[in-house]
Amino acid sequence: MHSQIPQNACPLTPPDDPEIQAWVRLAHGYHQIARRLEQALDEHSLSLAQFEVLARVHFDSGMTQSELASRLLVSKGNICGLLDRMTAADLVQRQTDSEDRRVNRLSLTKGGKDLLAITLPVHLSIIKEMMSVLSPPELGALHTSLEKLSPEAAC
Amino acid sequence: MHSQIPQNACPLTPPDDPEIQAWVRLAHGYHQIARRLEQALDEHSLSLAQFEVLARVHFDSGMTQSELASRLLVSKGNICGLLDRMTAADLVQRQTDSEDRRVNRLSLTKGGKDLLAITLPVHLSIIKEMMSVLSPPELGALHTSLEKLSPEAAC
DNA sequence: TATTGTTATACTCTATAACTATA
DNA sequence: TATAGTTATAGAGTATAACAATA
Repeated sequence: MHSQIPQNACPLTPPDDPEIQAWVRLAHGYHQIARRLEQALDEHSLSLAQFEVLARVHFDSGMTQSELASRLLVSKGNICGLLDRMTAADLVQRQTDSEDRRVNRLSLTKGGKDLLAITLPVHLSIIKEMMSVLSPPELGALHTSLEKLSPEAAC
Repeated sequence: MHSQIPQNACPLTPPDDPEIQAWVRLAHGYHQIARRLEQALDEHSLSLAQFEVLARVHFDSGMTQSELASRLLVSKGNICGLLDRMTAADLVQRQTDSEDRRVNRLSLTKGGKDLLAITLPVHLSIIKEMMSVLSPPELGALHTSLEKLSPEAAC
């Protein structure tokens, strides 16, 4: 036998499947961009999660807390806490639905809209900058692949 | 469905740039897979961050805390806390470097190796399952694009 | 009974800054 | 002085489960 590599020293080898490699890159790319976005938002005492609520509620005004939770892939208790902090900061409003009094309809306050107007352009420019290493066709292919990965995500 | 509110009442329109769309998908895809992985790891009282430490230290045994921090894109204080919890759980060891006594060399304990051996296969199969909606060429393209996005990420 | 949202609890993650030990 | 790691602090995010109000 001429096994040159001591196998039993390390039973687990780094996975080289393309799916796993893609996941590792996906996670790394996500964190890299997310950290950068968080840094920029920090100036306004806004977390990335809160920014996402801000943008989502703005672009989908009148949505319910449950809808928001499923859109952001978090629990309803989590959304409730997020909204507590954001209403305290006068960024978001809850309004009881007149037809179903269990439901809260969400919308931004003036302060929330103003803050979004300030932060969104910076946010977008950071994303564009970090994505600019990709050519338009690559960007298109990336989008198509990720679309398959989570079809229900809308912008 | 519900929101019959005219969008154009708002000055800010949803961004349709391909870079932004790609980011939205990227974030959603990441969270979707991450939640699923966390769920599976929860059974072993392991967080995703801790699992990543486990795998990274295993595949790169002897690495320092600084190296680990930069690899996982977190602060050194954060790594320190993570390792505190993981050494308390007897998963990881710190060993002072004999040549530079400021440095800690990291390695897995028997318990850490065993836990990785149990959790890694499940982890990988979840990733494969969720990535299986992509064809091999798509997977290749995704990997290539993400590689450009964060060139320094290794396996 | 089922659903929406709230509350209570208990973690982990994360960053920053000041600190210690070593180089 | 500079670097590796630690500690202290602080806050946010997250989930779960039990609960209230409404349907």
